[in-house]
Amino acid sequence: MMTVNQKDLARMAGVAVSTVSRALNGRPGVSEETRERILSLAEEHNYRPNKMAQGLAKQKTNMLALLLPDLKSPSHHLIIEAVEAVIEDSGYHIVICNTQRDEIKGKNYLDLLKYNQFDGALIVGGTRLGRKLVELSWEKENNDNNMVLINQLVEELALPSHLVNYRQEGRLAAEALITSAGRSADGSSPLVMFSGHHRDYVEEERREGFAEYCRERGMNNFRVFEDINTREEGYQAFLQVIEELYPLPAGFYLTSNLTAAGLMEAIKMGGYMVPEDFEVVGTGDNYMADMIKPELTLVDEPLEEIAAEAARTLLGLVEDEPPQEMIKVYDPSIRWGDTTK
Amino acid sequence: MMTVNQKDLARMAGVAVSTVSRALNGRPGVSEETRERILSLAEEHNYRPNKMAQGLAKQKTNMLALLLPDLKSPSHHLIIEAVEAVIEDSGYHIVICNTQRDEIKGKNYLDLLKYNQFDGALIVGGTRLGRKLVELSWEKENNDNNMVLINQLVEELALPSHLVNYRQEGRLAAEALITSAGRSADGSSPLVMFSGHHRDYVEEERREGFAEYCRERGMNNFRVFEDINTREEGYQAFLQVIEELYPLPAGFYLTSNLTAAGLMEAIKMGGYMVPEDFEVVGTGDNYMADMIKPELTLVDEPLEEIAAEAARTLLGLVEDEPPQEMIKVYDPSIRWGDTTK
DNA sequence: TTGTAGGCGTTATCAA
DNA sequence: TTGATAACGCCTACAA
Repeated sequence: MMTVNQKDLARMAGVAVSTVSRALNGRPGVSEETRERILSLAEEHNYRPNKMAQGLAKQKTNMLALLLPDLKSPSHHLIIEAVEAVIEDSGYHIVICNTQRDEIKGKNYLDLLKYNQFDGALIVGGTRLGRKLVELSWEKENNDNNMVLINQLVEELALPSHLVNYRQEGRLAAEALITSAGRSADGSSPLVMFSGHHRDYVEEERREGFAEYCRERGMNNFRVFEDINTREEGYQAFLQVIEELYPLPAGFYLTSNLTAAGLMEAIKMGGYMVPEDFEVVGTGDNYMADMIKPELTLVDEPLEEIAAEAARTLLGLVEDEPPQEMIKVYDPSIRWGDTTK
Repeated sequence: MMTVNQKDLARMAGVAVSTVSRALNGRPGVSEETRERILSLAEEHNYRPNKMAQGLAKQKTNMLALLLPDLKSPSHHLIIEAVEAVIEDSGYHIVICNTQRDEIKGKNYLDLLKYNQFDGALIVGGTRLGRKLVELSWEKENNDNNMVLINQLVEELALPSHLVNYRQEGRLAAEALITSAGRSADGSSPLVMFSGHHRDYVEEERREGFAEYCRERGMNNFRVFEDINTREEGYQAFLQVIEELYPLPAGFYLTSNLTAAGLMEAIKMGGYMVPEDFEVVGTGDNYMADMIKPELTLVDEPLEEIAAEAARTLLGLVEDEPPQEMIKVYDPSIRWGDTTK
């Protein structure tokens, strides 16, 4: 029982392929009677349209890709869920491509887009394929490069982007740490920031915002650590801090909840108290919020909303609707928890 | 500058399409001179083969799918990495499909396989699409259903499967808890198992193995909790246990490292000691091992090896090499940590 | 070495 | 309402 195609159905029903196609696709121009005959034949013989042929004829695969730099970050899980929810019954499929922050891998996945294997792609920040993107959009001359960026900004080209005002995030964190304890005056105890991948645009912005605000407030005694990405690294970094820094810092700003978990554990292990000994400001969604006690004060970003909006933009693009706005910037806000005074 | 195809190249080079195709694919029958002319034209005009057309002609997409029940479990990350490493330079692409343990979603992704959108699929346990699988393999009559199962067994059909002897896992855990403290004799303090999704084949086997061994050793005083999946649920389940169970249990067997983390935290919070007050046996890879202190005693499973082997089997299948063995069962082992006496 | 022609499975156009 | 027929872009005999 080989796989049956429209030609087979046509032969069986004694009609032409074009009629079969019309019947199958619910298009007008077929009598109710023939349509039913064809449909039941299709059902009976378990007909499945060949997506490649459809794609070739319609120039469409109905597949979308979600490119992620890694799959371990809780915030990426949030993005995945939000995107999948939007795509769910849009008639498109969404698959996940894990670039592992590797430029080659990212390029390979983008090639699939170029080769018409995907109709469009959502590219999440940290994916690191700047040059490839440029090349791609150049080739197609801003025409049908159906890509939407999340948490990423590539200056050279005009792709719809959805992102948070990251600089403002850094500023908010600094503000929270500096003002909450009225510490701005003396500045004897430093502030510490644990930042992530140092080449990420997002992280760069956060660092700059943090430093910027500190300096504006005359608080020049701060220290920034980069490439602290895992729980374990957060744990270790704290040990390093209490060893190297004197006086001990008054507060920590972390850009990842994973490392925040490590930090909190290290603090507890060391016998210190939060927020009495150290204040802590975390970042992002509350995905891990209830994993960490006491509850973190967070620089909150509307990740789900961003991801959902980006997905909708992409759906629009592949249906040839131009995006409303090219760059949409979302505002972060502070959500006070129990780790600041 | 529209997208250029072989016909265009042929016109530009003043040759036939077939010559272009041969040149591009490095096949014999083209003079070195024409080949170079064609290749440089292709380069110059940025020619990209249309994958759908190729697929249609060759009946191949070179895309493989990895179906996962969720993306949050650390063990799934391990699987993803191992699979991607094997596929990496095989000439195939691998994309991840997140079924969220939803039968409809799983079915939709498998449809892509059926519709020739993918050449093959790796299906990880917990994905829950039993009926769909049966239907699929029935349709194709065990012919070219290029699917390989990981941590899953579907009795009705003969698909290559790679899995651990889960029943043995449960037995090992019970053995570790019962013998390590010589507790088998009295059995006054019960043993507790925190199990995951209750419909998972894997979890069912673990539960049965655990119960089986306990009974064999005359240890009938044990209690099994199901659907404990997250860190938080592990935390809460412990609270429930110390409230409901008297006498307090002597040991815990957990099938997820995530919940183990929650349990350990709850134990600490409650002021208890491990292994003095409770012994704990966890499960699986050591991915989170260094997140949990003291180091867990684990029922160890060779997940990377399984995933890699399964991926290789799939690569074989799509190249029409029949699998060596249909069902490959891997043995678990105990790795002693500091949470047992 | 090269070109011609047919096919892969669908969709779409135009006559009938 | 239907049926030929020509795309879609590529591959592959077979013929020249």
